[in-house]
Amino acid sequence: METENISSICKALGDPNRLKIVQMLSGCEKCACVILRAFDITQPTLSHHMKILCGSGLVNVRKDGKWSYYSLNCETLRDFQEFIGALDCEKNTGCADGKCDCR
Amino acid sequence: METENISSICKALGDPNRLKIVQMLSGCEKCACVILRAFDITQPTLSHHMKILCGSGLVNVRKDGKWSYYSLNCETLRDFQEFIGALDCEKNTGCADGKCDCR
DNA sequence: TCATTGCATAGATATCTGTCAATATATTTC
DNA sequence: GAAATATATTGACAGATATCTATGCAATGA
Repeated sequence: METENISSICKALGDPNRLKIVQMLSGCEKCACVILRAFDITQPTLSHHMKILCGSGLVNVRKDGKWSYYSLNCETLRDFQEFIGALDCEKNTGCADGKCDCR
Repeated sequence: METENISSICKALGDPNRLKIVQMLSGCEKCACVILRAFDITQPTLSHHMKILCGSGLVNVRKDGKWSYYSLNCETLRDFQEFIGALDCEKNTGCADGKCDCR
């Protein structure tokens, strides 16, 4: 996955409300009306946040009648998890022969 | 780790330049001057980005003479990786007995 | 068909953010 | 001490963002 896409996902999760929404969607598809009740924001604001989350690719929407059901996108989430999981906090493993001349 | 902290890290990584900086620091401590050369931004702008990255807790700074060496903070990174890794894209595992009434 | 409901869009606005030039500070070197 | 170097801070500004109210639209139900 491109750096730009990862950055876009991070940006989406950079808003506390959106991060909490993603937490709500972890392991559970939910309709907008249920999500809305969990937050102290207006319905248009939620709609705005969901649009950004969907735009990042991290969230899917499924329309059923007048309801919109949101869930996490497996492929995007896995790519994102892989990217974050690959980050290494060691200070010189990224350098050949343990000699870190990349400073 | 608190949701606010995770959100703060995501916000920091939401800027493409900052995400690339973190990628550069993965497995390798680097001084600001080296990072600067890799980007098409001015020195004050880099300083600003590094301050935000450090503020999120994801990046450490070590001063040595007139140089500043940056690296990823192991504890924060692990907490962040754990949080992201725990996200689940299944649609009803978060509900008791497989009955997802949380919609 | 008409009212209700769930959600999206449009427009407005206050705040936040990324960037730069100018400047300051601290360290090293001559 | 003066010059050079590495980094931080300040102030300004254009553009982005989160939020709201008002409104639109499609689906449902009486």
